[in-house]
Amino acid sequence: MDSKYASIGREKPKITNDLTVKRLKLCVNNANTKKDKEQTTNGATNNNKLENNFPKENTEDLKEARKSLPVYLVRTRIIEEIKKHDTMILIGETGSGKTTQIPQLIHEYRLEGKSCVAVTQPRRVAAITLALRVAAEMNTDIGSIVGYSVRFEDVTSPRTKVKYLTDGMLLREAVTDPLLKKYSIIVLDEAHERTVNTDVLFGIVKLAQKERNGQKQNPLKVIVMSATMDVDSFRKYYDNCPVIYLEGRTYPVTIYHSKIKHEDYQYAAICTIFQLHTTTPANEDFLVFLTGQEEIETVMSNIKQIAKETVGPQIRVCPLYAGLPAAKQLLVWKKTPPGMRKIVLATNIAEASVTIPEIRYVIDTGVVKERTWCTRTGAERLSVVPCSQAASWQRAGRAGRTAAGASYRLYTATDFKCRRQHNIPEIVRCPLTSTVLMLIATGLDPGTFPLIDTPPKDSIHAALLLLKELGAVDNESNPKLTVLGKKMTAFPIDPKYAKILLCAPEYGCLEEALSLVAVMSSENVFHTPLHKREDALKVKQKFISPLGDHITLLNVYRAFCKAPLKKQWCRENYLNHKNLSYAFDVRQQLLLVCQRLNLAVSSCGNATDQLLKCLLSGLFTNCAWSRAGGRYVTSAGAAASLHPSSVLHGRSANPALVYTELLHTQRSFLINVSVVQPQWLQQVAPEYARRCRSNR
DNA sequence: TAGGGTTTT
Repeated sequence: MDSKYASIGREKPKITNDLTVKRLKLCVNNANTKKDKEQTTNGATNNNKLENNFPKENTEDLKEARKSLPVYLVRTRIIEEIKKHDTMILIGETGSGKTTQIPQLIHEYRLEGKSCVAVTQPRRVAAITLALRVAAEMNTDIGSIVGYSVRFEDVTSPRTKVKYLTDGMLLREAVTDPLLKKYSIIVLDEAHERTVNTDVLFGIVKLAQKERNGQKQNPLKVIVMSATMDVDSFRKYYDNCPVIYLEGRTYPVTIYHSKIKHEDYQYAAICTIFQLHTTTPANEDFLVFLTGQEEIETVMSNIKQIAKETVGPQIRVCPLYAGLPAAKQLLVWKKTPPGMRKIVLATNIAEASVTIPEIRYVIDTGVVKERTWCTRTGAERLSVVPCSQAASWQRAGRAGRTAAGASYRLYTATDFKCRRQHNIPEIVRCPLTSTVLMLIATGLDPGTFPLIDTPPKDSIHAALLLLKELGAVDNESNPKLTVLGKKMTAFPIDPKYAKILLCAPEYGCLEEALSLVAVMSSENVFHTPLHKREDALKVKQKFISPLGDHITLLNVYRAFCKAPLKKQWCRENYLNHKNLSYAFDVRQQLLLVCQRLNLAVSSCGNATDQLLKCLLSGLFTNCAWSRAGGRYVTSAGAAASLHPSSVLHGRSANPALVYTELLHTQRSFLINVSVVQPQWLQQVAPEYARRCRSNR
């Protein structure tokens, strides 16, 4: 189609192994009806409440749809395998129906016995929609035989036999019941995503299974399900358990690689967009993978500009990234009128989290923003890096959901071959404070806990050190939970934030601390579009506190609670309604935990000093001291500047600050910062203050 | 002095 590209035809990720695995060969024609689609995500938003649209479909239609799924044809074989083995890996491509059908099959054959089968998902929307779908297919009410459990919502009953839940929920359950005795079969789905939660669950179920099966009572079966996956390492981890492959059912996607190396992938993307735009029918939509909000906004305005001067069909450009308000995200799913092309500019949110129908062409820049972490300074780094081969395949797959499509990779085939096969598992590159605390609370030793990929040693050590400093554990070498630590595990938030809440009664500010911690536990509540920065900044003025971002956030949250028309109010104030609503739900949940722990919920009124001292009692490791030229240095000795989004940015320097986050992009920035009195540190964390004095 | 990918409890 284009001389810039070399066609390679349809390629599939090759699963190379010389293992003796069972391979179930399936030959099924391509899907051709909409109802056949595996509905794993509802796409639009992360709203807490989702309507169950599935029962409106005719039950007979649903039955027919089930029968046409690849997994249905080999159901008896699969059941036999599950009966025979305690652990099994099941590789099923998109459209195989594994996630909706296997749990149903298990129940139809009553393999779960008197207890229940759990199916985990990394994302809550997926857990909810899958449960709704399966309940509809089984012609039963949600919450009876089929249920789901996600944060803020438990739709299950004692009758529930098939339970979809997020990885995070099952991990929480493991703290109080490490053997997970409620379940006879646990299905860990989307294993290839390798989130921290899934990786930790692998170990938890492995240990639980060993213990339960050793006792020969109430044995546990484990099924690991995934798209393409690093089979060798998984299989080794699970003691050479059998692997079963299920063929998928999607449309073919032709892969094109660039013949030349592009210096500027944004420019290359725009060129490719317009070459395709002028040569393909208008009803065929594009999906372009970019790295972030700013890039998306830049490319968007470029496209709009060029479109004015180019002949061809009309264009609607739709941005899509997590921080985009839900109402604007919805445009992505809105059909364009005939003769108009939709071009979706998305971050990797469109790789797995949401599904956009009708995409025919994927333009893959081959880059992704990845977060890594420096154990020494606690700084997080966001850098643009080449994505893995697995991510490229995932991106390409987005073009083959409803018809045959193509993926244009803006990098060469050689480049592709040199890339790592899989993403680096999150557990290897993230702070592990919460995870380590959770493991200790579950009675497990973080030093010997079995993980597929081991995090760097200093990463676990840094977590233990911080937990010791927070007073959650008694020592670092053989850590035992303290009374405070035990209370901290009751809160589903970062241990530092839990410490803030637990200290709040001392400062008489739990009311305020709850609101502040709830907002800090949510995503950014400010939405600042590139071209409306000045407007957004202007309306932000009324919330600003000279004491810094934390009190400003508190002001925003309070105003949000008082606003009668919240959505409209958020729109007018450049605030993210979804994230503020989420903070509201989190606050309610945290309040319940506080009440259970008999913490006195009182307000400090206008005594903001009290609240800031309280904040410091959890964040005392996050102090920065003023240096010449508006620069700061953190307790760990890292040089950093105020992030331009801070309300303190551009104001006169303060001797001491507390910050929520240290982020390294082009430079190191302190994000969400407040003014504190230097002597407070001595008061709230004397031991720590003594140790880090050298850096001041 | 200038800018935060994506999830989850």
